[in-house]
Amino acid sequence: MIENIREPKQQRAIEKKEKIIEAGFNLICKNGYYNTNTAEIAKAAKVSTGIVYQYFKDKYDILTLGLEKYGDDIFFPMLKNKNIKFKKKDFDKFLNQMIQHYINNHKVSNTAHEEIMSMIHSDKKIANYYYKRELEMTNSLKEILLNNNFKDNNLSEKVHIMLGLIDNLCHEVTYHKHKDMNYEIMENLVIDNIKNLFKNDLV
Amino acid sequence: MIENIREPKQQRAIEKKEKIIEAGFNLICKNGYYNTNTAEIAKAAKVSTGIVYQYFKDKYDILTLGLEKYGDDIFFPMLKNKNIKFKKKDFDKFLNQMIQHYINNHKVSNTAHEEIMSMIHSDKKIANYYYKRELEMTNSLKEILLNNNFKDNNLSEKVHIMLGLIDNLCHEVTYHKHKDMNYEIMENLVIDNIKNLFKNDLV
Amino acid sequence: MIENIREPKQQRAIEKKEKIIEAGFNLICKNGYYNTNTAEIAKAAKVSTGIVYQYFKDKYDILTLGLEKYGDDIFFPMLKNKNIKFKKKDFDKFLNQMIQHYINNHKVSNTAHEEIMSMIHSDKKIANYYYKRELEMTNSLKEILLNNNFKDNNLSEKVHIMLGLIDNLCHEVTYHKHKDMNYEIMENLVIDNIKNLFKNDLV
Amino acid sequence: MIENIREPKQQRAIEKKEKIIEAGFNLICKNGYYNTNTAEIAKAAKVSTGIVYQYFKDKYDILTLGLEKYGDDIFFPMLKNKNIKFKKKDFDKFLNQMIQHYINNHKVSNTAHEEIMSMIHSDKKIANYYYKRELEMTNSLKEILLNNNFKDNNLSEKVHIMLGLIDNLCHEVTYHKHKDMNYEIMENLVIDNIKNLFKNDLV
DNA sequence: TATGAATGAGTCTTCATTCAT
DNA sequence: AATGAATGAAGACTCATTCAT
Repeated sequence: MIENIREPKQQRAIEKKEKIIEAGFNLICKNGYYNTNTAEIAKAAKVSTGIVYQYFKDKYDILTLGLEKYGDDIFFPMLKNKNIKFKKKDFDKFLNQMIQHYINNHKVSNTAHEEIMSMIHSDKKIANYYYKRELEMTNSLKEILLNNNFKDNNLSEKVHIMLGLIDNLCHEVTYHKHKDMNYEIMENLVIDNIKNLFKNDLV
Repeated sequence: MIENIREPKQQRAIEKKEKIIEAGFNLICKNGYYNTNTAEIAKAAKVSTGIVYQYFKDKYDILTLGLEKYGDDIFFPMLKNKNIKFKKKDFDKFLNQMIQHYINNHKVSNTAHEEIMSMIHSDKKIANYYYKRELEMTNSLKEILLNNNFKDNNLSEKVHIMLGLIDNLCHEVTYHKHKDMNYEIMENLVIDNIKNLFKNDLV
Repeated sequence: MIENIREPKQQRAIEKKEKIIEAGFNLICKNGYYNTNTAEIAKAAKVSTGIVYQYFKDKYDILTLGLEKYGDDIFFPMLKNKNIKFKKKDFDKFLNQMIQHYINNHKVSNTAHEEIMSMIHSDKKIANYYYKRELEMTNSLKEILLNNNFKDNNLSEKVHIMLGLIDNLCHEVTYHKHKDMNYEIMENLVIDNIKNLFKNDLV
Repeated sequence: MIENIREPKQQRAIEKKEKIIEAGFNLICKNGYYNTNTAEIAKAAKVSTGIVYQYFKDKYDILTLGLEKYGDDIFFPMLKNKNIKFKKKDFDKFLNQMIQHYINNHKVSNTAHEEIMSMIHSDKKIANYYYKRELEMTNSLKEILLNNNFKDNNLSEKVHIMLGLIDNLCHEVTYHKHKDMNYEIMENLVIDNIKNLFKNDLV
């Protein structure tokens, strides 16, 4: 069996490939991997079904490439700017901004989040991608904190806990799972907790 | 049209139904819902394919009934004993025990966890089940704390955060996502954080 | 293979068999042969599914026995009284009564009619039954006419045509296929036609 | 969800679609709707099972489209020429020709006739098709008669009766249900009867 | 490159019939 | 004689992937 996935070199072909990824990833995020078929993807990408298999090994390939292409924007938008500076007394403010950023991001593409989170739990490769990026995110945040003169004292663990707290809060706010919770109070508690985590680390 | 889901009355039939649920739920948890077919389920349950549809509306039904039957044990084992008493100074110990319990539980059936977590993210009904139970769990824990003289001061929010912290820790410990983390330190940080949450609520 | 259809001798057993025939034939007439399953039949007859196969070779057997038992009442109620006498001048009246009788009969069990007519066209055995009875009916009517001093002059053919005319009229009246037809006029035309058929045969 | 019934555009595809209709309709007419499965249809059309569902919504769709395509030829061949002219004294001859035409037509595809007649009695949609065409046929015949200077005096009812007489005769001739009937006599009686129907309408 | 028609294995589900009790 | 649980073959339909053009 020869390897017949071509890496497109012409501009038009590249665009076509990206269109398929975009359309496919969107559909999968909206309706789920098993509820999206290649014909739909091709149609959405305004492309024939046959061509899909010239650019992609299989349906799964579309998903993973889509994740690579769009995943960062959706899940780890914070990865981008590592040069944030804040004053010690504004740690609160920094946290608040971070949380808002996170929440907004979730709100924008919450079906994508759901579907990908779903696959993380059942697909090793997707999980791998996610955990790798999560680690990058942790490192990125560590860097930011170090740049702002935090002590490197179990920083990995603390950052991980911190991100968990934020993610949990953010999830609650986005999906309103528990009707009787006060999000403002929750956010304050979370911020207070994070500050507690780092109480001895701000120089 | 005849009603064709039979509620089995004979002992043998009841056992068979349970066997199908067990086998089906196991397979689904192991391989995923879409990668498990009814023939496999029937075979695993040592039963003909036909009989499956006498006890269950469809394949999905097996999953939900399995969840109802095994879900509590897998996800919310703590729901059972609400009459825990501990002394103020032993809050640490209580937390530590709770965390160990959680972790062990995760370890025992981590594929089940993964698959169900997966479906929570893509299936409304499963999500519903989960969130309802999670709420029960929150309430149960609230009750325990109130019984141990904690103040009712934004208790829902605090318990939610607390459970999030534990869950996050536990997830990390079970799946070793990030190789270079020190779980003992993490646990201590988590416990410290939880204590911080309730710092003004222990009478 | 031994012949294991038992001819029930005990009263209770006979009743049970008849109940199955009744229930089965009713359901089949109402919903169609292929849309009626044995479980439904058994349930309607308040009998277990297993027992059905002690009295009947198969599902088809229920249908044919039902036809034998109820068919005459439904399709050929006129078979019963062959001793009708009428005066020459009352031939009209006789025809009118016959037509009314026919129409009422159709109206009472028109779904049965439909389903059986359907099977006549696709099932040789049912067709056979039907044509045999139709012949009996023709003969019976011939006899009546002969008893009333009609000449035996191509009587079979005439009676067949006559029955066709009545059946056609009756079908139209029962199912209202063509909205803009005046049934009274049709009936009069049919009667006139039948009288024309026999114009030279009334002695 | 993607629209998955394709209207084929390429010549080959169109031919294939027609081949499926033809093969499917033939099999259904020969063996009955419930005794024909999609695999057989595909095989008869020399096509894979999958392709069937690209051209047809479901098995039933094949039947109805087959009916649309072949139904007129089989059931209502007379619909085509409405410009028949005959002289008053040749009404006999016109009727005779019509009857022969009808009979030949029945003979050619009598299994199709049977199966479709069967479905008319059990399937609303098929019945609808049939009755609509029957009405067209009635109207067409009315037109012919009016064009030949027949009076419009309860013409609908008369034509309906006339067609019933012909159909009945034709059915008898085709299926030989009653062995001892003389078809020539029957035909003469039918023609005489029809003439009687219109006795006052020939200007 | 590109099309979209074609393939056929795979899936869920039904149901007439048989079997253990 | 009776029950109703059990069987398993068969059927309609789907869809990732390949092929002819």
